[in-house]
Amino acid sequence: MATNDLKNNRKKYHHGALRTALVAAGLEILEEQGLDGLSLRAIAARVGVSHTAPKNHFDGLKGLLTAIATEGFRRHAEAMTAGLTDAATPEDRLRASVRGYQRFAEENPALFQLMFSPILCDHADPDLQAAASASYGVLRRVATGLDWPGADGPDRQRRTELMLWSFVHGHAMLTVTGQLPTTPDGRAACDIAAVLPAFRYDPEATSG
Amino acid sequence: MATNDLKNNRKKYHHGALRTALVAAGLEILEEQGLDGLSLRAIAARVGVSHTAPKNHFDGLKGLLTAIATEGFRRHAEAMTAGLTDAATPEDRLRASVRGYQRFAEENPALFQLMFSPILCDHADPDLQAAASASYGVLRRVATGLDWPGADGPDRQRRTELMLWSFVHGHAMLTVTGQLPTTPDGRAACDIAAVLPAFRYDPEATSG
DNA sequence: AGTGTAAATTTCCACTGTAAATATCTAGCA
DNA sequence: TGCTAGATATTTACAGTGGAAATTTACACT
Repeated sequence: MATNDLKNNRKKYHHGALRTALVAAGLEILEEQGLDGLSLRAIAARVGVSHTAPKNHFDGLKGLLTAIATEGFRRHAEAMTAGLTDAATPEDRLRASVRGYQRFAEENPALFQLMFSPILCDHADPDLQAAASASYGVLRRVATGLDWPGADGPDRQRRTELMLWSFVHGHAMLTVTGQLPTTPDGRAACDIAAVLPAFRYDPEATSG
Repeated sequence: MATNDLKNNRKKYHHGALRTALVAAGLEILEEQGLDGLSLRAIAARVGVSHTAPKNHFDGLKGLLTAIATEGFRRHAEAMTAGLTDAATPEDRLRASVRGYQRFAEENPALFQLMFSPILCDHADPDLQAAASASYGVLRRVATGLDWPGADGPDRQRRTELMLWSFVHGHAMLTVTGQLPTTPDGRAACDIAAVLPAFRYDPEATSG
């Protein structure tokens, strides 16, 4: 059961890669038991290590949760990028990434909630910020040239991005927290991509 | 400091209205210290009661938090209804209620997060459901006759409501969790109501 | 007056995260 | 080879949490 056995079945005193092991264990628990089971002691126990060992690698529980959330943002960006290469038109690319956003939330509800909970993880952490920015960057690139009625003004592009994000995020959040109608397997009953035509691409503003 | 003194400065053994007092105390703590300070013992201590007293009125901590969230939904509905009477046109009414949604979240960030956290409170609770439905009902009524490009189909009206909700909720949630740019006093820098024209009223479908 | 019941208390327990002191291993250097 | 320094993990202790059980208090009703 211990992840930490040598070939001769002896346990090392020093783990060697405890940091990544703890993050991995946290992600597992998150998937199996949700946010409730995610305690410092439980994560450490799964790796086969004392509950104070994480302190050498993270700043307390919040630090560990922040690292888990950071990995979450990386996978989040991946999910959004996934179907992007196949999509030809800007509209298709928009749909693909938005569907990726939604799918990630549906498949990792607990992780998704952790990622966006300022109580559980520290959004001022540089690593987390970098990962989160990268994730948001996917949405930004896809939204380049998008038009949104009423978003006119000095920083139209930026406001349109924010509104698209609000929209997608709200739908994902409400789905994940069980407030929107879902199919038996936890997927949103109402497909968000179907109503994306409200966002229209302005031909003369498209740049890439 | 004890809420429980008689006129002759003696403390009653039986509080008399402990249930409402606990909810009120919880709301106070939520405002002063945020979600972190919201423990069963802290709430009970503020009322001047032992930490096991709440058990006679609520089903554990989650039950108490659920009651607090329920009161939150009532105030949420109030905030949305507030500017509604002054608004003449459907567009004005939509803007007023959406601004109420946003304002409530900005002014009660911790409470807002509690209300939509399935880990902290029980969304299957009948009282909570009633209050939440009433709150959503305000949005529904205001959204009657709204049109949203791409939302065509059998239950167009209902899907439009859901999308409007997703949009407003996402914006509020991202603002409250500090991921959207805000003014120094915690208000969203980007006004959501400004881009509401994307939702258009269909003249022939308006009924109320 | 007396009794039953609701509402509060005390006490205890398992569990949580954190801190401090200790033990163990590893790398680098004589 | 032997020694030391530093990083890493452990043990132990502690204050805090929510929940359970037994007990005390007060009130309502006969």
